[in-house]
Order: sequence, then structure tokens, then C-alpha cells
Amino acid sequence: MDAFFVSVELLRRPELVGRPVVVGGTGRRGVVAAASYEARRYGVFSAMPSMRARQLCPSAVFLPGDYEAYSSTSAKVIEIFHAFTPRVEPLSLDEAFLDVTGATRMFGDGATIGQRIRHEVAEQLSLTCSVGVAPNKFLAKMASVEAKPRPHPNGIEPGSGVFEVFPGEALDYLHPLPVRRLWGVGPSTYERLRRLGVNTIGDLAAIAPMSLQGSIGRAGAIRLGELAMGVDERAVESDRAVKSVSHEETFAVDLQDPADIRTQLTRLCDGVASRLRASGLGARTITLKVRDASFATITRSKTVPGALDTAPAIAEIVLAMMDRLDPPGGVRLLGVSAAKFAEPAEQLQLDGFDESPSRDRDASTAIDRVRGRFGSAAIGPASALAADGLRIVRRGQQQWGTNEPSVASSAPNRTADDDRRANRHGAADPGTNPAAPD
DNA sequence: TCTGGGGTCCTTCTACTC
DNA sequence: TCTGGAGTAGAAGGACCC
Repeated sequence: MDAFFVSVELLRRPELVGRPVVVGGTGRRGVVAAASYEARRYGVFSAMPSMRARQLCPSAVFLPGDYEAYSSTSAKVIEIFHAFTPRVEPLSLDEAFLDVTGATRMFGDGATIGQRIRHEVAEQLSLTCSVGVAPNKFLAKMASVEAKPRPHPNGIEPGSGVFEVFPGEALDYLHPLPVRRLWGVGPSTYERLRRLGVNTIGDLAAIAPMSLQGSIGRAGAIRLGELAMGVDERAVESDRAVKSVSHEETFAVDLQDPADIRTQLTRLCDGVASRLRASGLGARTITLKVRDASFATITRSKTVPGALDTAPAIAEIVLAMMDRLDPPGGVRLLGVSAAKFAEPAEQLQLDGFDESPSRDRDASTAIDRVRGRFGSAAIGPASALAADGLRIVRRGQQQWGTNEPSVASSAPNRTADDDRRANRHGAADPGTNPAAPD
């Protein structure tokens, strides 16, 4: 999907079409989740700190993310995909792989199916998407980027919508591209490759995987070597199982008081346990994540014999691990993660033994019923009551960092100063070409 | 004024068992 | 009984993706 979160917002707020719009955390510690192509012309990109985005484009309208709205629109998009093939692997809210090899007799070749999907998405949801067609997932992903619109100094260049990489042309297409474009090459790997003199995907393909192992590890060397040759054997998996469930939160102000830290951890444990029960899962490994004031991150994990799915059981482990830590300068972020899934352990009750596990299970079942009927914030552990009331953790609730108490949209009109900033990114006339599809 | 959240996968080190 | 190697699992951290 093209600038997906922004596009969903523009459907609700059509008066913002054509203006720089940024979706994400609007607070001091928020980041950009998505930027309209108009905002990208000012150098605003996703994952950028919101503060930085405001500096680059003060006239942008900043909107807090609405995970539930995007999630529900995403489900409708996936439904459209399913009309063409059952083999759909969602990659995120706004991307998916489709294996259409079994659908070509009915709908036409890959590019034709891509065009039909674009038409259906536009018709039914008033959204635009870009499609990459290729013999494997990696090349299709690369191709989809080629199909997207591009922000340019003089406006926004419309994308082709569908871009196809044919099997015989894969290497000609890939090898001139910068190695940073490869899936799995982030800032760290890029720096290591650059030191080896590898700048393009072609450079990487020419190097023996053995000589890369020392820098990027065995698995990485093999994987990148294959990708550089256009090889990707991974199948489209329509039923990938989740392997972990986690909640983490960066606080607007670093926590100093141990009681506050315990309160927040209890709240996060409740959120994780609630999601585990909703999925019928129990977890054997519980991980605590703590980021201190200096941005250093520590994790501590504990694996237990029986799978857990209640907040008290998970909190007991998490709080014990927290007791052994003393993060300097306070706590910026806390996180709780559950993994190694198994059937939740049945809590046997024996005469004369501790009754709390069975009580926890009964209480959790009751909590789930109340939440199912009255909403997730209707009930929660008293020990998680923070100063700001009972704030239940839901998935994606604070997906992009902290938000301002009052949401902010800054100046409603573009300023001359903004235009000068856009020009610094090469824009000659920021007002032209507003009609580019987004 | 820095640097989110929810995931997956990989590497390295250590402890334990055989 | 002690020692060392191999295999395995857990713990911790890092890198990457969207």
C-alpha cells in the first residue's frame, strides 16, 4: 500500500489531501510511522523522530496513529487479495505476498492480476497500492518498490503501479543496485560490507560467501549471497504461526520510583497474559526488557517447565528479574515478552498446597469475560493502577511512541519558511503537481 | 531535542548432561 | 573418580524488518 496509514487518515479527513501529513507518535519521544509524499519532499521519512520531522516540515499536520483503523482497513485489503488466491502471506499491515501461480488461468498473468488487484483496491477502498511481480518473494518485494510513486524536487512522480522482474532479467536488474537495498542489509551490515569494498549487489555477488563469513556470520553470508544472485527459495506461507507476544512502552518521562516501575510492569504483564489467553496460548519463556536513561538496553529471560497465561504468574517472574536490576538514571522503556508457546499448563489443585494458581486462572477467566462484554479498560489488576488510572495495554496502543496530550497539528498553511526548507531538498516549486496519486 | 513497537532470526557464551 | 569432548538448551544481545 502506498503511504498506507496516511492514506487511511486522508479518507477520514479529505481536506488534508495534497498537504504534508505525518502519522506517528506526536510526543517528544514519538517517531514517524508514515509520511505523505508531500511531507517526504521535505526529507521526512518513517522511523524518524517526530521532533526531527517537525523541524524539517513545521507546516505538516501531525496525526497520532490509529492502529485499529489501519488494522481493520488492512483486513479488507487482505480480503480483496483472497478473491484472487488463497495463498496470501501478510507481511505487515500494509504489505503481503501473494502466490498467484494457481490463479493465472482464471485471471491472467502476474502483471494482469496485479493491475486487477490495484483496480479492486481503488474501487472498493479508495486506496492505492503498488505491485511487484517476480518469480520469488525477494524479487517481488524489490519490484514493488520500483512501482511506487517517488517524491521529487519538482513534485511527485507517479509510480508505474505494477513492476515486473522477469526470471531471465533478474541479475541485470539487481546487480547495479546499491547493496543497501538488499533485504537484511541494515546500517550495521552495510558498514561492514562497505569496508570490504562491497557497494552494489553485483559486488556482493562477485564475492565468495566464505570471505563474508568473518564479517557478517555464516547464516548472513549464505543468505545475502543467494539474494545477490536473485535466489530466494522461501514459499509464500499463508498460515505462519506467531512465535512471541510482547508489549513494551517508552515513557514520556523516565521512571525513577521502584513502585512506579512495578506498577507499569504489572500492567504490561496483564496485557501480554490477556493476549495469550485470547489466542489460547501459554508461554514457557518470559523476557523482561529495560532501557535506561542512557538508552542502554538490558534483557533478562527465564524459561519455566510449564506454559503460563495468567498475569500474576508472568508478573511474579518479571518482577523478580526486575528486583535484580538497578538501571542507572531511571527507566526509559519497559517491555515484557512471552515466547516458547505450549498448551497452558493445567493447574492441579492438591489439598494443603498453595491455591493461588487455580485462583489466578479463575480470576483471569472472569477478567476475560468482563472485558469481552464491557471493553478492555473495564477491569484490570488493582496493582496496575497507575496515577493516571487503569490504562490497559492493547496491541498497537502506543505503537509509535509517546503522544502529546493534545494532538497537534501545526500551522494549517504552508509557510514561506517551509518552502525554503523544501528547496534545500531540491524542490524548485513546492506547490506544483499536487495531483500525483498517493 | 535525539533515537517507537512488535516481531523474527542469528550469534555468542555458558551451563548442563552424557 | 576425574577429565574432556560433543551435543543441547537457555540466556543475552544484536541486527533487521515494517
